[in-house]
Amino acid sequence: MKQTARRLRVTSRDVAREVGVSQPTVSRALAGDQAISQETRQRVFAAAERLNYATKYPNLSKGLMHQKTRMIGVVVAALTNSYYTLLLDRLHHELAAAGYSMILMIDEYENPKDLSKLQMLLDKTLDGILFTTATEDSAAVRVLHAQAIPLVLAVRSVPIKEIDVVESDNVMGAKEAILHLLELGHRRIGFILGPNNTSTSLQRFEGAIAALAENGLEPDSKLCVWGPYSHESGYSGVLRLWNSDQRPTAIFCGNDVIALGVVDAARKHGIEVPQKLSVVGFDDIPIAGWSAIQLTTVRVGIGELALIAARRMLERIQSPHEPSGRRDVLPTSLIRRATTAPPPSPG
Amino acid sequence: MKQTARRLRVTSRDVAREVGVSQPTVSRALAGDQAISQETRQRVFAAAERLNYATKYPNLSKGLMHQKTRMIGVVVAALTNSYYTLLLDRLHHELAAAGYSMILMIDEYENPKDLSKLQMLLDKTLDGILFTTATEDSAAVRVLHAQAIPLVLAVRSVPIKEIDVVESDNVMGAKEAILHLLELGHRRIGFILGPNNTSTSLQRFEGAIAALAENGLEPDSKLCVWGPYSHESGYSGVLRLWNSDQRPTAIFCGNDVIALGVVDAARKHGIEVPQKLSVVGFDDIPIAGWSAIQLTTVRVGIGELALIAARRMLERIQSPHEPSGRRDVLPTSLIRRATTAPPPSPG
DNA sequence: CTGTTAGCGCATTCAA
DNA sequence: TTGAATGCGCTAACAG
Repeated sequence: MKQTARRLRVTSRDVAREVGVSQPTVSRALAGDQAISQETRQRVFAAAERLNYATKYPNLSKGLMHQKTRMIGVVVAALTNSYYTLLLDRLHHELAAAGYSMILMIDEYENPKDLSKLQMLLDKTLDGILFTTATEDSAAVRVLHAQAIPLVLAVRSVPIKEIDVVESDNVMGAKEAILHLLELGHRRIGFILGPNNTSTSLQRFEGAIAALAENGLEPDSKLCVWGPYSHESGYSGVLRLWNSDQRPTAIFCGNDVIALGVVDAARKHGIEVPQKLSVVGFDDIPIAGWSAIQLTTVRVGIGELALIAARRMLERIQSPHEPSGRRDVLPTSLIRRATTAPPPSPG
Repeated sequence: MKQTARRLRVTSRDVAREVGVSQPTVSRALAGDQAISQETRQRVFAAAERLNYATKYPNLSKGLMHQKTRMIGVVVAALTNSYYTLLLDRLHHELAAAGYSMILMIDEYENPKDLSKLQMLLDKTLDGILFTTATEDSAAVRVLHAQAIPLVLAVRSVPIKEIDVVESDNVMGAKEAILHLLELGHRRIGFILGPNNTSTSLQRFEGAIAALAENGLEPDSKLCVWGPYSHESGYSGVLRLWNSDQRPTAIFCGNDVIALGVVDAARKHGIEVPQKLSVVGFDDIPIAGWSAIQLTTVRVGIGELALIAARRMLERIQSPHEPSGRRDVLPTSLIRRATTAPPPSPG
């Protein structure tokens, strides 16, 4: 029983031996090469199936040949925001449909200088890298951009013009949300925003400022809280604003997760929403629409964003020498639900 | 300028040329081989850095050599349940710490016969595969088990004894939850469970039956709803049960997502929780603890589950010839919050 | 129609 | 301490 090889992997040579042909013949038959007799082809396929030989998808050696792995790295800050999990879900769907696998890389960049995790990607075993949560000063993005590797940013952008980016119209979305609050009669509007080194936060705040300016107003810096995009941030933020001497009548949140924290804190502390306090979120994640919440928010077409980001990535991979720097901006829409109302009358 | 190679990738040979040594010398120097002069080593490192040569992590050729890629496939049904996103987050953390990347595979197995997505994994370019949402009849698990590839099941198990599995004590957890309801005085308990081809659903129902039996009771089949683990399922399920002639006073849900759907529907339709209806979930996902929800539920140590699953996987990879079939069952604990109370008095 | 040869980038012999 | 040669599994170029 000497031939009981310890090799786990079934190779094309094994199939060749089984059929009694050369290894390249197996390769050709399985690849659908027309210059192979009907009979040989059938015998090869039969043997391949019998031996459980992996066809169809590229493996290491094929990758070595073509310098292609059909794997795309997707970088995300965390999986705790359902906006991103939804985005990942759709991205995976699109990439898988095109025959690409997705390598997940969760990296919060707590230390932006630490690129150790990124080393795995820098290795360039991947066909491309898609960032979904880049900070504006991301060293990782800069380093990857310097390499000749297909790179696409989704959701958040950075101030490098030569990088493809797919984002939503945060400025317009925020503007519309603030105009909605102003129309309802609110004048003292609080802001609980995301990190001030993310394009989403900055753009949304910019839109808010524009809306206020159109009405001869400007944001009260005492009513502006910058922090992480987290439930906790909204929870503590609203309590801080509520207990300040400039108690707001409405709060514009950097995203839905923050808004849910705000609503949660409000319920806990007897602040009636929307009677005493109006709340607006951003993203329109699924929970926002639940009956128990009914959050007024700005909808961002997550599915379409993922679709376009995936498409850009595939384009980059197929024509790596095309000039990059394309920017897609997707429209948003205000979803009016139950967390906004006119401010309480002073009396 | 003939030497302007079109090759994108920087190879060890490029570094060798730069330094003026042979390719194997570069390989050795970077691998930390002691039989390399201090000076050569330094020059190699310098050149590698200068040329942006990828060290440290294995790439295609290294994988080809060792038949190892340091990549682990993780299969999950969907990213819409935050229990799984949390699990993925922790799994990623553990695997990354050990130097492994995570390839995500989202597959709902709408058609269990369709293994096309799995082909990518069957390719065996991966060092191991970790299932988090296997159904009991999963063809994918059976096929992979037949291959000699490290395989670990987390959360859900299948009836194949030879496969490593890490799961929580669903039977005890459910039992405790039902006993809690019985102690409160409930007698007509409704069940909105997950799919009846998942071990989690079956085990949780089994525990519920056991608790009822200890009190001389048994579940009313008219009050048992089996369906997907979704918000929608809980939402529609509770309305069905509430409008039946056997209206329950409490509902045990297959997981928290279902329970949130139940609570949501109850709020929407004026069914006061817990005054008119008690609700118990399972998993203790973060939302369950939010002030606005305060769901009574069964806590499953997600972090620990992920940790152990990752550890098992690494063990399997390191000693592939050890007999498999280890089963870890993690303890659960009942978290009493605000959605359970004694049933309304008949009067 | 099919076999032979070579090479993708690396690590690992064996020689020197 | 280093270099030359070899092979991982596959596809592509070249023969036949």
